[in-house]
Amino acid sequence: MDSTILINEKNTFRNLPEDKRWRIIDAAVHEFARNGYQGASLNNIVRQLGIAKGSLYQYFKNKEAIFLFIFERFTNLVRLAVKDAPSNPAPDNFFTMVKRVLCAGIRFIDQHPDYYQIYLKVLFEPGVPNREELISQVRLFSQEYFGPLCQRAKDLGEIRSDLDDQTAVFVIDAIMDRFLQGYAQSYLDGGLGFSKISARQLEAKIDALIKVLQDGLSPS
Amino acid sequence: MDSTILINEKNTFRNLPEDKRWRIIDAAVHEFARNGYQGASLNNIVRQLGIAKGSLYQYFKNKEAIFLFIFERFTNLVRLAVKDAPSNPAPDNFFTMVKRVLCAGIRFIDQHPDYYQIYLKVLFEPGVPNREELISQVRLFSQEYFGPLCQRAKDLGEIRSDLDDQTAVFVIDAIMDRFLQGYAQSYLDGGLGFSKISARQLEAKIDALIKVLQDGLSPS
Amino acid sequence: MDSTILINEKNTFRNLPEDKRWRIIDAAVHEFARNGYQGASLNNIVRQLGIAKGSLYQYFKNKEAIFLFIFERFTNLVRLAVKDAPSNPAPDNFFTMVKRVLCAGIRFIDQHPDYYQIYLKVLFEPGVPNREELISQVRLFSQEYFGPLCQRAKDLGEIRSDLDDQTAVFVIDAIMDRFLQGYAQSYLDGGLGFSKISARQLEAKIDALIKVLQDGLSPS
Amino acid sequence: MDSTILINEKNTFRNLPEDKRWRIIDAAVHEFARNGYQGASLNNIVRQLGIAKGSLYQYFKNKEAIFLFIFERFTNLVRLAVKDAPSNPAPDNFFTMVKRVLCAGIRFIDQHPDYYQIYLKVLFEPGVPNREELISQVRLFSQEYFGPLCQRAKDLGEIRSDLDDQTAVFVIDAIMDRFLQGYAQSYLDGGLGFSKISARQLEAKIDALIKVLQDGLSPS
DNA sequence: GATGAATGAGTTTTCATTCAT
DNA sequence: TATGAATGAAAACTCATTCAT
Repeated sequence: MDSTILINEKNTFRNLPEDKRWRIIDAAVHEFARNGYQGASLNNIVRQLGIAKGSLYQYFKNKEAIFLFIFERFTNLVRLAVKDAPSNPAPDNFFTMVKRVLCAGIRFIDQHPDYYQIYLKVLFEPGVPNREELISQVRLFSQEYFGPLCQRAKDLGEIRSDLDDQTAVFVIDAIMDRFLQGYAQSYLDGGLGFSKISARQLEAKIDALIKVLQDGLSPS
Repeated sequence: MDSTILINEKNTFRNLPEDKRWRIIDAAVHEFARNGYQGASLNNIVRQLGIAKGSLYQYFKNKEAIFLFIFERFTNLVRLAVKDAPSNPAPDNFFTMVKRVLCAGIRFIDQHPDYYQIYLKVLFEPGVPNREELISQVRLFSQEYFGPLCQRAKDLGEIRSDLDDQTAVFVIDAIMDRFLQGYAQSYLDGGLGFSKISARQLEAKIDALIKVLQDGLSPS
Repeated sequence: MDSTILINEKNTFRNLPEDKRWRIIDAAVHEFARNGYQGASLNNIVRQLGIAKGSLYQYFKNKEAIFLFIFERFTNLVRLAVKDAPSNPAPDNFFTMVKRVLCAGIRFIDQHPDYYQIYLKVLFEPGVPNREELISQVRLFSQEYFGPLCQRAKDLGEIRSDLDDQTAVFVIDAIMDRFLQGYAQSYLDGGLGFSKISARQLEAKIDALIKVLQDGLSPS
Repeated sequence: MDSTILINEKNTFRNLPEDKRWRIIDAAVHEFARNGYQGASLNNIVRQLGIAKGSLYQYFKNKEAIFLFIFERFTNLVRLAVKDAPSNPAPDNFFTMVKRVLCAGIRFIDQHPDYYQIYLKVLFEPGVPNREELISQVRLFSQEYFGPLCQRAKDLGEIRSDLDDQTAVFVIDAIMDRFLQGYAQSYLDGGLGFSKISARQLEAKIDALIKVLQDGLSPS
């Protein structure tokens, strides 16, 4: 797990006073969030931090290492958010659990909007260092995570038995991703207009989505 | 159309020999597809074409004009694809029509993979010239296009009457978009692995999705 | 006199229909006036004219030739303006004649503002082809023109006999040039603010200047 | 002063070793003097200096910043020259003071010919960054500087009381400017040919001019 | 460990000029 | 004669990276 870190991060960075380390992380996250990988400028970062450009190169090998370090933090944050949230208290039902995960996603965006922006950028920006691997880290995680849950739900008769797991996971993942993207970028939401929505209205939207997920579009 | 504005005051590009024009378009499409708007390098384009840097600037005012020209071609292609496909012969049922649109999307990607890549890039790359306008031009699948169809389907009793249109459109759009993205970029699909799939298997996947869309995940 | 012309202008230009020739001249004058020599863009000229860039190169050898052709027109216009104006009717007095020349300058600027702008640009723009020669053509002309007049005025006792001609001409030329520059570019006038001045006020200014020229600044 | 703003957010240029700083300043002054603002090429500057293009951009934000930095040096030099020269020892008479200012101008040009060239370029080159502001900073000779002096001279009866100040200042300014321009650019002087003139002859010229300024051209 | 000056290839864009048609 | 596509050098500016202090 931590072996990757050693590649991206030098010991000098580890040894930094904690607040400085955080300032650097925040600045980098902000820059990558706004401009993507290629567009991000180390010049901007050091300018904002007021440190020397050379310093950055003593903490990290290069731009790529900084980015990978940041992205790994993102995946860890995601893991935490997803794992923690819905399991406690234990979910009584598959769909309420899906709802909890979705709400966890909302909370994640609220708490780490810049990290989520980075993720969105990575999704479609080529030239990102290990792009395919990074993406599949997140996506596979959802596969890994939802796969067993679906299996279990099938066993419990909570979802149809004639569905292959891939399809179920795919649909859940697609709807959640898109919903969160819409939440994050209001102009991407095709009219749902989350931005000015109340918490209550938001939950209503979520419930409607879950219901469709459960029962489909056609009348029963 | 209005494309004259996009090119140059003179018809320099239009007057080019047709094969050269195509070579240029292809090179530009390819470059934008690989690198997005900001990342695309006119240097790369001319290098690949083996023409002088100045030549490009006789055909187009600037990078933006090239991009908008390409994107307009894309929207035209989309318009064609969408118009042709699902309406002929008239769809007997809402869900078969959704399926047809999805298949039209597949065909589009097969025929114009680079253009689809450009679209994906635009979706998440800020700094694209008229980004929001461009996106809304293409989001035919969403509100404007599916909205009326959902309304009609509701009237005909093909989809549930207690659903608000927004939610219905949202779900359809999310699943279709994600499916097409996965089809276009195999590493994005989280394991579905379309790339090596047969046409028959592909259709099975689609049918499974449509079924979920229809009846949901839970057992009826 | 016309030998220079043959260098700058090709026969093709001579053979052009007169109105087209004028349109080209006007466009060139305008462009050089606004942007100086180096700053002027042949692209702009042909764009405004709606002719092909190659055409310009059939009328003139190159940018330099166009400019020299234009500038020669300017010197001719100056010669005409200065020679014609004050001699007819014969000036009764040296200083009234100076005044007439100054007024002729005002008229020249009113009639040919663009040509005067070109002159101003040339004065201080290096990189103008024959700059030094061109300037001295105009300046020497004033020397040639005012020199004999000063001589004659001295003989007639209209100006002091202890002055060398150079100094007299210098002072007259300096004041006239500066006055005209101020007239042409209000922000250069150091506060005189010609721009919103009436003809009557303008003449008052001129008379005041002439008076200083005559009697100096100190009380008699 | 405010020059920090002009350079760069960091003190990169200020921290340079002094001799290098001077080499850069000299090269920039030279380039701007020869070619004006727009015509100056940063490429030329770095080529002459033998440094990398990027280096210049670490010292200064952009071309404009370099130019403004240089011009600020110029205004400081002018301020020094003007303040020192004529007030010490106190001028006994208005016209001897004018002479002293003129001589100070001569000395300035002798010591800083390139800076004076830049000033001349600015006077007539549109497109210079803050042109009008820059000019007005330096036009000390005119209204602000000579205005009060003329007023005082009038009170003391040294110049005619029927003259409005504007005219007096205008004449002095015009003659001095032109004289200095002629001194700086021999080809501009219409034959006065300062270049090969002895100091003694130069002073004679000046005295002649001052005399005209005092008593005018006509015989008393 | 921290600095920040130096680098040079990279970017988009403009322009005068040529030349085949 | 007229055209306008082709050219390539030049412009201003940015950036990730290196390295001596």
